[in-house]
Amino acid sequence: MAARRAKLNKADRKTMELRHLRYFVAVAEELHFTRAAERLGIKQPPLSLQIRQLEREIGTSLLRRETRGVKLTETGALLLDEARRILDQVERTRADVQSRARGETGHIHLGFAGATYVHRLVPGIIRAYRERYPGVVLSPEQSNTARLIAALQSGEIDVAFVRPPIIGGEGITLDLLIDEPMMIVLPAWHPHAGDRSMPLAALAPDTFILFPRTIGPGLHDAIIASCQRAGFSPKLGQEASQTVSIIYMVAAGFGVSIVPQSLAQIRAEGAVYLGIEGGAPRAPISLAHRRDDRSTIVRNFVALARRTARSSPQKKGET
Amino acid sequence: MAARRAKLNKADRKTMELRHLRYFVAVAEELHFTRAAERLGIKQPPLSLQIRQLEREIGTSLLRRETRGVKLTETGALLLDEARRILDQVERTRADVQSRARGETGHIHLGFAGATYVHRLVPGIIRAYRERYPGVVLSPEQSNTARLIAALQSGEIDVAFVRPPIIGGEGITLDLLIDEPMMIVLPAWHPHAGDRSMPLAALAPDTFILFPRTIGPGLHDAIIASCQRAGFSPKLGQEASQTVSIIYMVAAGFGVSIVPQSLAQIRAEGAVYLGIEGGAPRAPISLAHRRDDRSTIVRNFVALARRTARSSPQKKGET
DNA sequence: GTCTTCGATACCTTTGCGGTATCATCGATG
DNA sequence: CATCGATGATACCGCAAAGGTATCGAAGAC
Repeated sequence: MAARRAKLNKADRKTMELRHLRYFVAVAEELHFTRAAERLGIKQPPLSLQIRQLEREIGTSLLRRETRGVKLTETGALLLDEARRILDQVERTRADVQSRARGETGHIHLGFAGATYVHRLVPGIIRAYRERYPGVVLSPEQSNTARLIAALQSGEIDVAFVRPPIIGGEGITLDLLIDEPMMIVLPAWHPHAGDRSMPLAALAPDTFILFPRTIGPGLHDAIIASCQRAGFSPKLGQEASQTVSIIYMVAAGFGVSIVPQSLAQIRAEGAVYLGIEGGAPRAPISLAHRRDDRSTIVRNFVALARRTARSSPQKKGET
Repeated sequence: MAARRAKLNKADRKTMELRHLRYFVAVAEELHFTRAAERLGIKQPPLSLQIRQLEREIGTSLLRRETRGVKLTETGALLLDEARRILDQVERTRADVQSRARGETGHIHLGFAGATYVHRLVPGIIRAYRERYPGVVLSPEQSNTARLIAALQSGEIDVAFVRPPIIGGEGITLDLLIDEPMMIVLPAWHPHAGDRSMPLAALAPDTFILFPRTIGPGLHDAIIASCQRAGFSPKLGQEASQTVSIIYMVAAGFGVSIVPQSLAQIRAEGAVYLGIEGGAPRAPISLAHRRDDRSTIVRNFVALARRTARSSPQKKGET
């Protein structure tokens, strides 16, 4: 009820509002109430009233009314300065918040599993995003799928390019971006090195170089399963911690391997790539993000990644 | 008329006001509409309304309403920061302007004519003012009465301790602060040097050291007039540009002089001070300021100077 | 399930912003 | 010197919108 107000009615001066500052700046700039009122789209009497309210609220006169227009008092000049600063800051804040809301400003932490960043679509997505949202700072981080999913869940990162399937991905949404076939990598001295492709079964005698299953179960399992479908269990030799280093280990003669097709762009001397006849294992790349992440930045990133993946001509491997 | 508003009624969202920011900060801090409303002294529904207005105005949601209170969105957190900053700045501005209006902050340029600063009341006034208004920066300037009056009129300085009378003082108000008698200064070898006082007439044979009339017409004329009243025209010798240096020139034997009593505190070896029998010339000090100067700082300074002068026990010279 | 909490909705009251008409003041002008 | 014109102040009105009351509805808690 109005009792509270009524009780304080003497001391109860309205608090300062931006309106008062906007009006004051107009008057201080025009040095003329009527012109200032026009500029503000109001009439002179309410403007005079608002200015007097402001003066009462601050407790000092800000303008000296003279017959020909008005002049700023010393304190008025001080307030003019400060009022401009405040109004500027308000405008800047509005713009900042809006830009943030549109996802055009801010940070996003990206994760890349294994050598996902080697597939041309991945840097393509990054490039497209940077162009579209130049105000967003991207912080990349390289790791493996399992760790990235955990980092996603803990909020350390916001989106990640991972190799599905994932385990323990509660609250994580995956978007399949890429599903490339794998290829065989052979050392140059291998009997099949001159072929364009070969059946997996022909690798039964060879030693396989893979990364430990723990850091890349998706590809690992796909490879083992394919070999078994081809009728043999691969002989596992040296392990590699980085997908890319597998290529160089093959080139160095440690054995053979099977890698995502996109790795074939790494032309290491002494290593050759062959297509797989009769059903190559697939190497999918998915984009992962927290399902409940409302951040416009993240949503924009995911949307743009999907769009880019969909419109990008998938390099045809075999089925 | 209302046509303008009606025409734009769709795009016509109310501009942001400080109220919206104050309300938003309260909600963001409480994370609870009802509690925030209580804190603000309003009820919950109008608060919800104002917040929704703010969200519409900015074009993004700032709070996520959940069953148990609310949570800040990312943009909400950004706005909270900025809103606090803005509200702080508004408060600081209000305080600054008020302090300035009370004359507790700012600058004042002071002028001192000749050796007025030697009279103990003058530094006394400065000290009292500094104590009372520690936020005001004082810029002192030493010159002569005529130049100070001109500087006052041109706005270079705001108040000045001068030796009246002044000429061409349009728009200048003078407040008589001090009216001290003058004293004779003799070199120690002078026949009268041992006396406590002497009549002016006894100096008729001596050579007088004065400053040029142009830079201190007030004192100069008072001295000449007194001599003439005593029945002789002083023999003028060496001129001194600074009042204080007169003392040392007397001590060095260049002649005798007549100086304001306050100068007697300068105890130069070889110079002695004597009272003047039978009507000493007076050496007044006035405070000058622009009559139309509305600055509270200046008014405060003048008022404090007057008060200090009035309450200070005037050292009794002779009439 | 039922209860409680808390924001949203609906609707009413009151404040105060902005509009119109007019006055008062003061410098300019003939 | 009287008049005029420019400009801010005053008086008063209407309506938009801030704020209040009552109630609803959704979602945990028990």
